[in-house]
Order: sequence, then structure tokens, then C-alpha cells
Amino acid sequence: MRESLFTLLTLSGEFDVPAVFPHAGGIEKHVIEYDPELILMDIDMPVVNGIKGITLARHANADVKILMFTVFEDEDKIFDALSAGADGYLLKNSSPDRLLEALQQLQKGESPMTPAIARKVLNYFSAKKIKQEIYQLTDKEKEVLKCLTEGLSYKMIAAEMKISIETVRTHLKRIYAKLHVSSSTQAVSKALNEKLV
Amino acid sequence: MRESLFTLLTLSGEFDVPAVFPHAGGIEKHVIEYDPELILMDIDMPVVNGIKGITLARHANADVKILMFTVFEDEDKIFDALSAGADGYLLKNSSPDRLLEALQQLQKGESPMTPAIARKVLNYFSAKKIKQEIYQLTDKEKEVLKCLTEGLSYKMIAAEMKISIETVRTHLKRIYAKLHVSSSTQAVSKALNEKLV
DNA sequence: GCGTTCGTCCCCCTTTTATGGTATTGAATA
DNA sequence: TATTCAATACCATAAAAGGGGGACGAACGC
Repeated sequence: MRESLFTLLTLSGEFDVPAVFPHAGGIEKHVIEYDPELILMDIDMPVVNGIKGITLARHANADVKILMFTVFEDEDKIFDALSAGADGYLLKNSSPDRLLEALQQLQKGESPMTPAIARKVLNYFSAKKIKQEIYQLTDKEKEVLKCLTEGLSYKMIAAEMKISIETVRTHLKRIYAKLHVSSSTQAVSKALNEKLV
Repeated sequence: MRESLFTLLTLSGEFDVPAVFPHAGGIEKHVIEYDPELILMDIDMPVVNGIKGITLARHANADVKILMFTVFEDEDKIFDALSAGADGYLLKNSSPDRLLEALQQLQKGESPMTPAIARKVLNYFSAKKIKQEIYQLTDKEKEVLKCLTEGLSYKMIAAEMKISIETVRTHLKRIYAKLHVSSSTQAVSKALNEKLV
């Protein structure tokens, strides 16, 4: 795989491949030594995996463009890679032309992504509004929950909403019951993770 | 613009364009009437804009695929559109071929995105790790904070980490000081919003 | 060797939350 | 009209969290 990528990129005449490695071990040194513009990174590698590799490479050079080129399309790995600072994410079933195009886009500061990956990323933004309904929170309950996620205490929520603290309590009880939680942190966590507010 | 898109799509022989509208007014009715598989949507339109249009269209048909095709590339509009449930986001400077390809990808359930848009979306994920450093949380503190964001009580965190509850309390005190907060909900809120864990 | 940070643990005391009740009002609705 | 439900409010008690302090060993750097 590494061989054929090296050949592809070199023969394209567009890129110069100064080095190729079987894993991300010592990547910090390598990045400093070769000072590449782009890095093509797999995820599942021995010694140091690609996710960790991103972090390490970023540490050595904050500007180097890193393209994930891997077979993994499970959300965990994608989000881990993107969170670690990957600049693009292409699945290995992409065509050689697409890969070359992606590398050029990276040079322009853009972020090439396989549409299937983009799909998962977008789901992160939209999937929320659906769940919002299933808990059947009333408007007031949502308002209280929103205050809670902003870190307000019962007392502050009461002042903010101009209601008694006892009412805040009552709302919270019902919110907890509806969300099936039993503490403010759980409620905030659920609210933020599922974008209920 | 609408004319030429209609012509392009029709002549491609791949798509059938049942209707074209100058704005998103009455889109719910239109969606129900024509029951389209795909919708190509602009943002800046009179009467009802494209963002609102997404919400309305989704309301009429939760499964219809919506592709934003617009000149806007400011983050607000992008995130509003994606949050509202857009399935893809192409800039109008894309080639006709790219547009046709994008529509086909939509049919497959994928999410075509102009790499420049993807860039902004990715920034959302990675911009965080920067902040993660400024609070200078230690590894243990991060671990405690993570547990807290998962809704665990002090007692449960202590059990989970196999340390005394007093140690948990100490960690929390230091975390609160570093994050400049004074309650668990504030800490969880900050941690989740700024992706500290 | 000395200071610092980290991780660990303990005490005391106050405030806040959580849980379980009960109850009144008004609006919507069957 | 009777019923349901959302929103309001109160009480009591138990549990949890927050804020102040102090202590100690290990690791690290200077």
C-alpha cells in the first residue's frame, strides 16, 4: 500500500514524497527533519496509531496539513481524528485521481472529505432536533433546563425566570423524570449531548 | 440561474425536475404536492429564506434530501443550514459536473460538501484542542472532569477511579479554580461546550 | 538539597440539591 | 361540566456538593 501510494504520488509529477513510514512512531522527529507540507496518515498502525500521530505531528508543526487516508468509517475514529486536528478524511476506496485532487485541495487550505464521512459529520449537527421531541419537555421545562446548562443555581434560575425557587424545584423534578436522570450534571450532560436546548 | 439549473438537470437525463420556485414560501405544500427526492436550495431568497425553508421542508418530509447551493460561505449561515438539517452544502462556483455528482451522492445518502465548507465544519471540531491547553488541567483532573460530564456523583467518580472521595473533592476544587467556575453544572457546561474532555 | 507540582487523603461547616409529599390556579379539552 | 395538565408554590428530610483549611510522599527541575 505504502509502495503504491509512493509510486502514485511521485509519478503524478505534482508531489515530492520525501519519506514513508510504517507507523507514526517518532513522527515528531520526522516532521521536524523533513518539514513536509502534507502528511498522509492511516489510522490502524503498530507502535503509534494514526490518531495519536496527528496530535504528535501537530505538536511538531502546527501548520502541516494532515489527510487521513484509511478504511475506517466508524464515527468514533472519525471524530477522534478530526478532533485531533486532521484536515481531511478520505476513505481508501477513493480513486487515485480523487486522492491527488484532495492533496491539492489541502494545499489550498480546504478540507477534502469523502461524502460518506461528511454525512456522519453533518449528522452531528442535525440529528438533534428529532430527540428533542421524545422527552416532551414543556416550554417552561426547556427554559429551566437551558438555565441549568448555563450553570445557574436554583436560586439564580428562580431570579432569572422570576418565579419561586420552589417552582424551579418542581420543574427540575419533572425534567429529571422525563430525561430519566437524577442529578443536575446528568441533566446538563444529556441536554448538551443531545442538543435539547 | 434557476433556468439554467433546470436546463442542466433536465438535459443530464439523470434527473427529473418537477418544479422550480423563486423562494421557499409555501414549501411545505410544494413538498407534499410534488414529493421530491431531492431539493436544491439557495439561502438568500425573498419571502422565506433557505434556512427557514429547510426546517419547513423537513417538517413536510423528514427524508427528503436537501442540498444547499449558494454563494454564502460565512460560518453562521453554514452552521444554521446544517443544524436545520441540510444534507449537503455546495458553493455556486462548483462545476456543473460536480453538482450532478453531488446530487447522485445525496441519493446514496452521502453528504457532498465543497472542501472549503468542510474546512469550516472541521474547524468546529479541532478549534477546541487549543483551548484545552489554556486551562492546564492535569491528566487526573481531566479524568475527573470527564466522569463529571458523564453525570457521575463524587461517590461514583471515586469508585470509578479507585480513589477516595476526598481526593475527588480536591480534584474538583482545583478544576473549578482553573475553569473559573463554582458548580458542577458550570463545569460540565464549560467542558462540553469547549470540548475539554 | 530545595522548591514545585501532582496526586493522594482528612476534617469541619455551610449551602445546595434531590426526593417525597401536598395544594392552588387557570387554560384547554373531552 | 368535569377532567386533565401546566405552572405555580410550600414543607420536611436526607443526600450531595462547595469552600476553607491542612498534610504527606513521589517526581522533577534547578
